[in-house]
Amino acid sequence: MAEQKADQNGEQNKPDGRDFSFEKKWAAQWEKARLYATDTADLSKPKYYVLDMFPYPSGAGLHVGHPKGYIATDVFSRYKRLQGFNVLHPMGFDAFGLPAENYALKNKVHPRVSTDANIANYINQLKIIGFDYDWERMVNTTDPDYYKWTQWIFLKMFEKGLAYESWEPINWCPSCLTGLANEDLEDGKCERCGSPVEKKPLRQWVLRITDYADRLLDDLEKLPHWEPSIKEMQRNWIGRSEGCEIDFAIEGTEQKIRVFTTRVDTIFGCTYVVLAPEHPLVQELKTQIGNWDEVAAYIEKIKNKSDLERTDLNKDKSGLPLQGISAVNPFNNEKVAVYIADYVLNSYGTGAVMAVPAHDERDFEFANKYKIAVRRSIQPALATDGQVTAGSAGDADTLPFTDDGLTVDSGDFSGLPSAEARAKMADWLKKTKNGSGKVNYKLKDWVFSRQRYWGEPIPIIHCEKCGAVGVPEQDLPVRLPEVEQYEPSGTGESPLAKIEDWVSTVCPQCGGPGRRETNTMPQWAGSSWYYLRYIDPQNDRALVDKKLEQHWSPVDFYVGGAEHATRHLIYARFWHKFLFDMGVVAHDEPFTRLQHVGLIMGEDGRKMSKRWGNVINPDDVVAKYGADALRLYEMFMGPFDQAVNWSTRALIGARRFLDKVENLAPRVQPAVASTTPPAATPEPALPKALLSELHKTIKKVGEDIEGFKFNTAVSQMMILVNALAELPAIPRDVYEKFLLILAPFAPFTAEELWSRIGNKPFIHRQTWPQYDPALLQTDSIAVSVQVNGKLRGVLQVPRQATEEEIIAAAGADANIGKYLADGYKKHIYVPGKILNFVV
RNA sequence: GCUGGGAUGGCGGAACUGGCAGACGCGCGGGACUUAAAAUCCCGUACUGGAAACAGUGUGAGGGUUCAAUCCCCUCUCCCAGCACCA
Repeated sequence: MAEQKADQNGEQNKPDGRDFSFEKKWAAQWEKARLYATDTADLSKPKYYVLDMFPYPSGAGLHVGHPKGYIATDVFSRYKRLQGFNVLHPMGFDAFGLPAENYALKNKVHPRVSTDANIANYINQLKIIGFDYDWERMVNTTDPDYYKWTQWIFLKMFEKGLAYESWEPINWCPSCLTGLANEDLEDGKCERCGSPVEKKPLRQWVLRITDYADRLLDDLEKLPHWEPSIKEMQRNWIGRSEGCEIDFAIEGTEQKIRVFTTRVDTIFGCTYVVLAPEHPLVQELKTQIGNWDEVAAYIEKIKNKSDLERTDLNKDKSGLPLQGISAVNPFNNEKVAVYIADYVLNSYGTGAVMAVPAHDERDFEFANKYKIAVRRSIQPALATDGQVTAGSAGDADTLPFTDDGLTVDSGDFSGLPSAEARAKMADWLKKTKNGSGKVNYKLKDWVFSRQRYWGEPIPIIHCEKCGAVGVPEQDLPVRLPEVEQYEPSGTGESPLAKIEDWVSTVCPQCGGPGRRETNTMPQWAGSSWYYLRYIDPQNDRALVDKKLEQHWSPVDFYVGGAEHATRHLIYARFWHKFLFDMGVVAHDEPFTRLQHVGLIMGEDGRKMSKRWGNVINPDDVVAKYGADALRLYEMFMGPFDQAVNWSTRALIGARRFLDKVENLAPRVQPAVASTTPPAATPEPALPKALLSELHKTIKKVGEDIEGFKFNTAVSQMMILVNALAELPAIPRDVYEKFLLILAPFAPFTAEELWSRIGNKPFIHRQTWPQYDPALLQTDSIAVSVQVNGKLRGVLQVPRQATEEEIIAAAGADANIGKYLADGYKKHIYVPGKILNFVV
């Protein structure tokens, strides 16, 4: 007795101590059957390429937040496969980069060793969640067979003049001891370690991404299935602005100050000109500047400030007049003072601006501080009725007035609307050779070298005679040498520089002595083209087979974190367009549809992090509740793109749902023996409402998967299961169709139950059910009856009921009738939905 | 400051194209089963009043359009994300 009870308890005690060994069983069988191996050479079926942003394998392993996007693409790809598509859903690892190297430095483990261990751990963690990845196609960016082609792309860019050496000061992280791209900064700090970034002059390799700025911007129009927010972020990052460059002659010299402005229409209000402190003209004018000592001291002060400190001065602009220097406004030949000021950036435009305090906030602030004249040249445009048509009335009397308006006191250009003035003035500039129209971008060329060890070597050999020479293609890959010491030197040289026998080589052009480039590529290099490698991962003769690429590209659906909107996603588009121009790929955009995944936060509402001790490990969740419960919960917890807090409590709902599904299985009607003709043993008549619910579920879940609205898909499945649970016997056909719908979400449970009710594996090779539109409707409909917009009753009427019949029924209803006793003025009837009386 | 997105029960959230606000889940209350607990099942659960029928109120705040507003328009508050002296 006692033993029996213990057994019962053991079995009934859910979810603790549950047996999920069927998950491992099916995973093994799937793998044995190569269920998810994609034959990319099979071009006969329609293809669907679903891609996750591949992870960086960190030592900490996955937490429950990481797989959320992978679960979604997994549901999606399984759904597409059931629909008959040839699906490519691969996974790989972006494994070069600073964390592995820093970890190596700290723990004296070679990055190769720790990276391989981390990758192995990630694969384990991912496999137990039951993803349908084709692991045979895994890519690893640190594999020489892979980075050979990363280097190859760089070489092609070098050949085309898109990769060049530069000695400009760049962002330098004093802690990571490496140069960084603009994209690697967060609030003026190193995105990796949080140290304030300095400007440091350094030899570096740079990619001419600005050559592609217009295409990167314009082609966003070709991407209707990208989220608008991400496109907007890219637009802002590229930051195209149209304006004019204008030359201000420096009085008494041959020199000119070239300024950039988007508001040439305000130029008659220009009362001074500002140069960035670093502007080369300042040094050139040294002898003519009356207060040079003061100026030199100011420049020195600015130079010693980090970017962060400089932008901290946001509210407090500083500057100095250059005494003895004045500039001439070409439009009115007026002499204006010249200043240097830290609110003008040397890195944007021409590093010089014309200041119009009446119509620019910053100039206004500066002019007030230094008592410079403010002169109005734009007034708000007024319509005939005196209403302000441009700018707001509040702005009309107060300066600065920064909206468009009408030009005033602007010589021959007076009285024009701003837009027209800009066009005419640009023409005038061109005609008189005082300037021209000009487009500027915030986007900067991509600083592409890192003075660190763990990255792809840049395939360049420096020769005293020939300069920088590309490594010949047949010599690729340039392998990253094994070293004992990979500490960054901090001198601006990579640790590779210390390996003399690696560095010292022969110039491929002249055969003389050559020295290898010792900088490595940034983290983002390998991820800029990896999606192409999955199509054709073993190819060692080409980056990708042309025919395969043409068939499989572009990626149909790409899912990942929004943090990549302005880095990876711009870099990858840039490289792809370059490869397109080279004829390597057949389409000029890599990703057709893009969806960003909302973060999973800790239960305390903070980001999951060791620091807060709020990390939930998926392995633990899977062990206790099963992989399918984890999958289902993550899809159910909220809208996919929204950040949601993890809740183990709420996860129990998903587990209970799966238990309910499982508990239905014994009540499923047995299969009809195949020898018996189906007509001879008709299925018991299904309640029509149930059939309708089934077809509604097929429709809704399918549409919701397409639209990435998994939370409502799961909720609809729950509604169907709740309805089924009330039946003493479960119609086999309904249960089977339901399992098919469930299969993308809970692949293990669906497979297990599919087999438990006597079907042959694999459910994942079946076909997604069709819904019958005729069955979506029920015989009777509910019409809500309102009186003056307030709900007074709900009528159940036959579907065919006419408007008159429904009005009559409403009048007959006791509660509704009360309100209609004195008659009514009119009514509005929305067929099948609502009837509203106005009394 | 600029750009984009939000604000709905105790909680996560749902609601087609302006048409029954709160689906589904969590939690909570009550009941069944049990010696008991857990698990499971059933009933209830926006708020206020009422035994109930029902009535009133209610989607961040205030106004507007409409027979009808979570949804459209205007003003405002707060939250999240990205960018930020970009001329």
